[in-house]
Amino acid sequence: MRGHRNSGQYNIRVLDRAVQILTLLSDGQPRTLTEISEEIGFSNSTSFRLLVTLANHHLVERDPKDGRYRLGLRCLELARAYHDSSDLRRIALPELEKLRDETGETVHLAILDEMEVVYLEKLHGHHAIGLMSSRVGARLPAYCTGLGKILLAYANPEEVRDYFAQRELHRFTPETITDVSDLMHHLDQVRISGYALDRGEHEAEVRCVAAPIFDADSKVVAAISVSGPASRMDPIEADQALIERTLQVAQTISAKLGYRHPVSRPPFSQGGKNA
Amino acid sequence: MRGHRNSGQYNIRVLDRAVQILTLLSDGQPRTLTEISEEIGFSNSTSFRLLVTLANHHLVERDPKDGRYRLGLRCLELARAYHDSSDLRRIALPELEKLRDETGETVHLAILDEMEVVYLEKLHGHHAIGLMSSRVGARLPAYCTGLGKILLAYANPEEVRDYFAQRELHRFTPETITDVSDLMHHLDQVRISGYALDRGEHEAEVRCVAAPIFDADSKVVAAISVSGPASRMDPIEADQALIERTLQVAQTISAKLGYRHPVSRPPFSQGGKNA
DNA sequence: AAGTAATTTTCACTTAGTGAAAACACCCCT
DNA sequence: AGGGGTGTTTTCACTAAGTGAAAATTACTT
Repeated sequence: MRGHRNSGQYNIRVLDRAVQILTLLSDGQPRTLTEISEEIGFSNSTSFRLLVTLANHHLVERDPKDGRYRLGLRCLELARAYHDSSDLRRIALPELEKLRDETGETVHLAILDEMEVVYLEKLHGHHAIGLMSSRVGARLPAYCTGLGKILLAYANPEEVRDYFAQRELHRFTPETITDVSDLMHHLDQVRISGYALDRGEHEAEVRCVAAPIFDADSKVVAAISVSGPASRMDPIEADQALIERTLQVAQTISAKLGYRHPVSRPPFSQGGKNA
Repeated sequence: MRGHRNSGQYNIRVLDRAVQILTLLSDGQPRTLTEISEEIGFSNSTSFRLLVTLANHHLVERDPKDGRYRLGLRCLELARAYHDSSDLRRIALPELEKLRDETGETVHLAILDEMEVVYLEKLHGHHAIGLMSSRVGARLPAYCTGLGKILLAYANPEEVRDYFAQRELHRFTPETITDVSDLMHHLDQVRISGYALDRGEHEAEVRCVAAPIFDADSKVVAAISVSGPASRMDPIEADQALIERTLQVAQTISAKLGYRHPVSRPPFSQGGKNA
């Protein structure tokens, strides 16, 4: 309400601008100084000084060949540090490895952020071959993935409805839920059953089971999933053993996080981000 | 030479300070605002505003429980973007997967930065069990690892010598090279043979073969390695097949990067960072 | 070698970041 | 409960530090 787009009166403008540059470069397109200046609308002296400073810290690096800027090595190191400081990940990992080895399929750990799924960890199944190697840090729509649906199911329903009422639910496959009311009803079902299935709502040939992780406050802070190709996992709802096992592992992790009440219906909760 | 510790006259101070905070938090210790202020020496109003801004961008996040700050989700997403924009990684990955599947051992891709090794990619071998899941983004000393030695071997010898002359070569195991002259001679050998071995110089029970990746300018931009436990890989110098295969894969990747001259002794080169 | 585009430097202006200190919120302890 | 202590948020006056325009330089192109 103060400046133009300041989401807070304490924002430091230069810092915002620096992050704008990082965000711009996050699409993987390397850019020249002038391109950056024009695309964001800073004077090129400003962009220059921002880029020099960012480059000093290796947050961006400059291709010595064509002079274009792209994200720098420090980004990787920050992610490493982020991971190392995460209790959730440290506690979940050994269990996820077991789950991966038992099933041979790909196992994910993810959280909800701004109504989207972000992968924290991916363990590539031994059965799975040739897929992308690591999607850690990637964002996915929540309304059409197993992980997303289980996380949405335990989020604040009003916020969920409001959020999805305001945007198109893109139809990725014939199975995709594209109506907000349908989604909300589906999430009710998911919450009651305690797990979510993906029958190819995002990618037609993918099936997946997802289960929630609770913390000591009985809030859902993350979700895990086992996913694989339809060729091995269809129909997914028939594989009661896999569903049970996924839920078990989720409960083990929850317990290790201090969750003490495997009661029937824990209260709504946030993913930890938007409290 | 100008201000106090400004490595450039174009540095923007606030930005430097913001990065200082991120660096501080990179040890994984969550900290309270006052702790951060005291440790870095900013007034707490300054730290406050920096942290608020960083938090707005999810570069740090605040534990709603104890109010401590730690690195935020955006760090992960930046790393994802960094990866996606890396030609090297995209080109190398399929070859590394082959190498991993053939050997069953753990395969790494790494670069040299500030005379240290930074992992860009780690593919966990199927034989390997229970080790850490992902050390991507981690730093390792270069002088006592296979990846490090091959990268140092093709770096500027003077810079290498100067760097290591100024610091202790810590003895991790009885095999660790702790003398700078020994190191330099060893690097000569490595350069001549075209690959590096680790016979437990960093971790006693680890063996490893590493080979260099050349780009279109015949500069060494990265290295790959295959590593495993001494129980399977000792003595490593006897496993000529593994060495050959590692070199082959490295050459394949180099070729795909545009390297055209498998001549005997390519010129010295940087890892891309310190040119 | 001239011409054009991109980057780097300078410079005067004043915005916008700064630290001190005050106001406020939150525990913990008796 | 109350109250002292710790930690966070807000205010405020000051001027250092970031800003854009434009010039100087360098790097590409033809």
